[in-house]
Amino acid sequence: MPQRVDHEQRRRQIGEALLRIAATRGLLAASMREVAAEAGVSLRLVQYYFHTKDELLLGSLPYLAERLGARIEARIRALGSPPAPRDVVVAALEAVLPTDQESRQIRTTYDAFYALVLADPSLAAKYEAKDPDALERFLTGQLAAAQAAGELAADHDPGHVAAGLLALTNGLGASVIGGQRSSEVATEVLDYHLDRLFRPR
Amino acid sequence: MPQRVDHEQRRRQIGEALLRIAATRGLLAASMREVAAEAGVSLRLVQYYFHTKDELLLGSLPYLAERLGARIEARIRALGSPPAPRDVVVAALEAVLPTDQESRQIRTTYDAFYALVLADPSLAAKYEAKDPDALERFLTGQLAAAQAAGELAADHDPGHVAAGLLALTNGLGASVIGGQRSSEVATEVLDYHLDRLFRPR
DNA sequence: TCGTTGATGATACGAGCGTATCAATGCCGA
DNA sequence: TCGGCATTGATACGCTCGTATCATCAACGA
Repeated sequence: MPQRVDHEQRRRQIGEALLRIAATRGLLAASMREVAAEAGVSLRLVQYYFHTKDELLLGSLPYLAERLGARIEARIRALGSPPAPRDVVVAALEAVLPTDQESRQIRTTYDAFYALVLADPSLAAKYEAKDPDALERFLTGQLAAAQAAGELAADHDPGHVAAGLLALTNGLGASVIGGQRSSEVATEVLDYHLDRLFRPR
Repeated sequence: MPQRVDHEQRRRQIGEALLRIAATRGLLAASMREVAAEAGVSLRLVQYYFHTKDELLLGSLPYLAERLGARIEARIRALGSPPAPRDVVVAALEAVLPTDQESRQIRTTYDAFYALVLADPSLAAKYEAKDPDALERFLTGQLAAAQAAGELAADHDPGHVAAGLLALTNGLGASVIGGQRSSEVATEVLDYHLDRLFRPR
C-alpha cells in the first residue's frame, strides 16, 4: 500500500479544516470542496474518509468539543491547586463566554451546528454524543463542593443553579455574537450574578 | 391597472409563508420557490414584492417580532389589572420559553435567523431593527417597579437582572429546542430562579 | 376608447452543491 | 518479484438554487 497514513490523523486534519471554515464563514460555506481546499487535499479524499456530508459534519463535532474542553481545563489548571470550587465555576463559565477570538469561534461554530439540528432534527439522532451534559454535571458537582465549603448558601439546589448558570452564560454568549452586547458587558452581567450567588469571601 | 392589490397585505402573506416554512423545515428549506408555493403564489410574484432573497428574509423578520410581541402582551393582559410587576416579569419570560407549539415555532424561527447572521454578518447591518432590546428594557422597567413595590431587594440592579433573566430564558430555550431538556424541566429551572430572585409574597 | 402602467405568469441561465465513476499510483505480503 | 489492495486523483451527473428575461393581462386617466 502507499505510505500507510494514520486514518485518525487524516480525519482530524479534515475535520478541523471544516471547523475552521465553519468558524469564519459559517457551516453553509463548508461545502465538501471548500473543506478539501482548506485541508489541502482533494475532494475525493474528503469523500474517502467521510463517505457523506452528514458523516463529515457529525464526525467533526467531537473535535470542537475537544477544543472547548481543553480550554476550560487550561483555565482551571491556571487557578493553582487546590482551587476553590467557586473559582472553578467562575473560570469554567468565563471560559465559555465568547470574549476572545478562540471562544468566539468555538461558540459561533457550536451555534452553527445547533442551527443544523434545527433544520434537520434527524441529525441529532444520528449523533451519539459522548456526554452532552458533561459540563453541566461538572458544574453541579463543583457547586455542591462550594456548599460544603460554605461558599454557597446551603438551601440552594446545585443542579438547578448549574443549569441556570450555564443557560445564562449561553444566552449571554448568543447576545454577544449577535452584536447586541459587547463581551465586556456580558462578562459584567455574568460576574454580577456570580457575585450575588456566592457568599462574600 | 389590474386589481390594485394592497401591497402590504401581499408582503405579509408571503412573509408569513416564509416564517411557516422556517419554523417547520428550517430557513434553509425556505427557497424562493418553496415560499411561493407555501403562499400559493407564483415565484415571479415573490420576486416582485421582494426583489432579492435577502429582502425577503429581512422583510419577514418584523412579522415574527410581531407574533412574539402579541403573545407576550396577551399573557400580560390575562393577569388582570393592575398586575404586580413581579407577575408581569414572570409572564413575559414564560411566554418566551418554548413550551407550546407557538412558542417553539417562534423560538426555532428566531434561532434560524440568528444562524443566518452568523453565516453572513453583513445581514445584521442591513436590518434596521425597530428596537431589538425592547423586551430587555421593558423588563428593566418592570423590575424597577418591583423594587418600588418591595417585591425585589433594593440593592439589585434592574438592568443587570433583566439582562440576566432574558439570557437565562434564551439559554434554557435553546436547550429545550436542542432536545437536551424538556420544557417542563426548563420551566422548573426558570421558576426556581425567579422564586429566589423575588421576595416571598 | 385607448395606450400606459401595475401586476402576474412561464421559462431560461449559470453556478454551486453532494455524490458517483473511472483511473492511476505505490507499497507490501506471498 | 508480482499481483492485489489501500490510497489518491480527475472528472462527470443531476439537482436546486437565486436571478433574469420575455410575454400577458387588466384597469384607469386622458
